[in-house]
Amino acid sequence: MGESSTCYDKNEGPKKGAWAASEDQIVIDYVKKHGVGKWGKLSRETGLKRCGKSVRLRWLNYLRPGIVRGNITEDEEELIIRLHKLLGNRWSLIAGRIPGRTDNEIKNYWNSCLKRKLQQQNHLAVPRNEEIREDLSSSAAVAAAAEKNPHLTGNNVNEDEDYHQHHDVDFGVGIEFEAIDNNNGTGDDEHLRDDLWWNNFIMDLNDIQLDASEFQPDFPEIRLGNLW
DNA sequence: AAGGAGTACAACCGCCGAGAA
DNA sequence: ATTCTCGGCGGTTGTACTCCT
Repeated sequence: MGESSTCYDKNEGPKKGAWAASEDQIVIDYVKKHGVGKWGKLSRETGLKRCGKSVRLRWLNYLRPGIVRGNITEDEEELIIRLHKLLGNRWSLIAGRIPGRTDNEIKNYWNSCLKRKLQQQNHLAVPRNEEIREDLSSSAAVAAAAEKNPHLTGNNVNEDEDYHQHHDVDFGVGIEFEAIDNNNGTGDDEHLRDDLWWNNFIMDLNDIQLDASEFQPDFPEIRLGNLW
């Protein structure tokens, strides 16, 4: 929207393409000082010729401490499949349950590897994500679960990210982020609450949709009962 | 060695919702 | 109440890399 026209020199337009190490360093230094968020402000104040969205993406997917790079493990893969079965293409939620992995990475992995892999394994059509999502969003199961667990609304993603950030600090990887730590000091409690609502959500889904065979036709080997 | 096909991943785009002005 | 800005998300594209012929 409007943002893209406000955060860089209108004569030149935003810089696009691969990021240089010097640009990364600018972002890292700024976040060290001021914390995350305010990406447009970051661009303006540092003279970075990137739009705020681009800066944010770079931070979340690449620069953020605690990011696990490299091959997805078998455990992670299994978890992704199960979570995708449950949540559809809600990559940020899925990523929120896999420490160190980003939504972009999981999305890419799904689109490039898992789709094909599962297709080959099952000799079935590619999962119809839209249908899965529709099932989830329209079902009484999700409505009830979401009511009990408000984390599932749009704002939850933010809370998940907060969780992530605290988690990252806990990992002790990379830089210390005073600005983030200062935002709130309840990391452990948040973590516990986060796990609690998630467990409740899973239980709610399982309770309500025991007859929901609609969740299973694509991958017969995956059953909700096998979750966790 | 060359080049075409397939794959993996980084980055961009468009839309949406929240909050501020 | 309306408009604008910003952050966040999922979908899509671009490109570098690898493999195969």
